[in-house]
Amino acid sequence: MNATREHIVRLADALIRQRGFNAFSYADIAAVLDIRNAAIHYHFATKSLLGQAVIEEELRRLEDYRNAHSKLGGDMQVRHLVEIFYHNSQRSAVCLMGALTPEFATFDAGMQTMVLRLCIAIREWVGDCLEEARNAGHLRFAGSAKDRAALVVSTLLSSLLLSRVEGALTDGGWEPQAAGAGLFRRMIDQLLEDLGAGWRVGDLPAAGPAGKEELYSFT
Amino acid sequence: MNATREHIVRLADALIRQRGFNAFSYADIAAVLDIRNAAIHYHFATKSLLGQAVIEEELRRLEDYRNAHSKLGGDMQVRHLVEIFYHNSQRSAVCLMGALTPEFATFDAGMQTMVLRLCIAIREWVGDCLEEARNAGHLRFAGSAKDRAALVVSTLLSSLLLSRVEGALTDGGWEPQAAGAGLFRRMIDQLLEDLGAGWRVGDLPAAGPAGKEELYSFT
DNA sequence: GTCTATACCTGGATAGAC
DNA sequence: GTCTATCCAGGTATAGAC
Repeated sequence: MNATREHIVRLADALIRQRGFNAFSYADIAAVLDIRNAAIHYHFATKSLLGQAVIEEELRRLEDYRNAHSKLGGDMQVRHLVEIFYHNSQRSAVCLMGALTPEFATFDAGMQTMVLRLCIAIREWVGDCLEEARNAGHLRFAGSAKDRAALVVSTLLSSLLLSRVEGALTDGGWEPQAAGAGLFRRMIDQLLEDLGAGWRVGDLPAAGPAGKEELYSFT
Repeated sequence: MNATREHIVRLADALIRQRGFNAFSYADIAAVLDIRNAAIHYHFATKSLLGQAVIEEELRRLEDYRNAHSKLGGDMQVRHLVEIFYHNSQRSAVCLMGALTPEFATFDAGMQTMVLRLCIAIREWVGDCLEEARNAGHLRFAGSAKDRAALVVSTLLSSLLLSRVEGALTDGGWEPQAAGAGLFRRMIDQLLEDLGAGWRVGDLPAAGPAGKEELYSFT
């Protein structure tokens, strides 16, 4: 069955976000699933193919979300987007773009293509949301929605990178904690204010009661 | 002499920005300098110590810049900052924060401390610049300068990450080109407009006539 | 300060049995 | 589909001569 395959992809996804693509190994996954690395190679002949599967899965989740919420206002979809990032910030996880783009030059052509597709797909989605939300009077901003989307994605992406580092700072040592939520909130609240959104990070539900991530955990 | 040491640090810096910390090896540096990897270990016992030296050097450049330009207006210093990032975008290089923070969880304590110091130092500097520039009436923005600095740094950081990926897109294949300068410019021009700056990326000198990078190539 | 040589490990990948 | 066993490349690091 392909339950194993899905487990592998899920674990690879988490490992990429935590440590980067080049820094995790088949052994990490094998240890958790209690299988040998040869079993992983059966499902994914090369590490690059595994990475591409992780991104494909992310693209699929995004597409599913868009199909399921096409009637939802752009502002509400943006709210969901911020929720996802907020949740990630609480887990000290970064988004796939933030994890993969720095290593872009080390990837083979197949992997690079997928990273590019992911970046474009997310920006297109956010651009569509912003466009709709502005037309509906729910958000307000200058310039093209497409370009503004780059700015929104950019801020979300690096707020995760930066808050993870600074959030790890505690008295004397660091721990992978949600302390950096402070930085995340301060950054994203400015972003939301600039967009004229009527809500803030503090209005979002605290780390949802599990199960919810599955619905739209892409990014 | 420590000319070799400096060469090593310079090369390590470039390799980190191009491929990430975990993805470069002593062999890469040894090949360019035409020495053996044992020679590198003489200067830097461990890879972590080499990484820390790269960051120390960056911090030193930043400090030197601040000392040398303390009388310069905050808006002009911000302009220099953007210039540096613009230059990096043209070389398909990312900043050290963008390269190192995604791999943060894989670093030892010494390296993590230096990454943290770097992030804080840059944000403090930009925060001071914004504060001064707003008081002087050269820039305009809402909220605290400290928080706004996080947003500015954030946008610069991810504009490099994203423009490198999308800039690599050409007809059919990708090449490490400056094509992504389009995305960089569109993103940063919005940022500058939001800050009320009276200039745009297009006003900056094209890739300076060498030598200039040395003066303030930190980031 | 740089060399040769090498130890030691990890990581991706493959062959072939079950 | 998963196993055992193994290959091979590459990476960090060390020892000791020069």
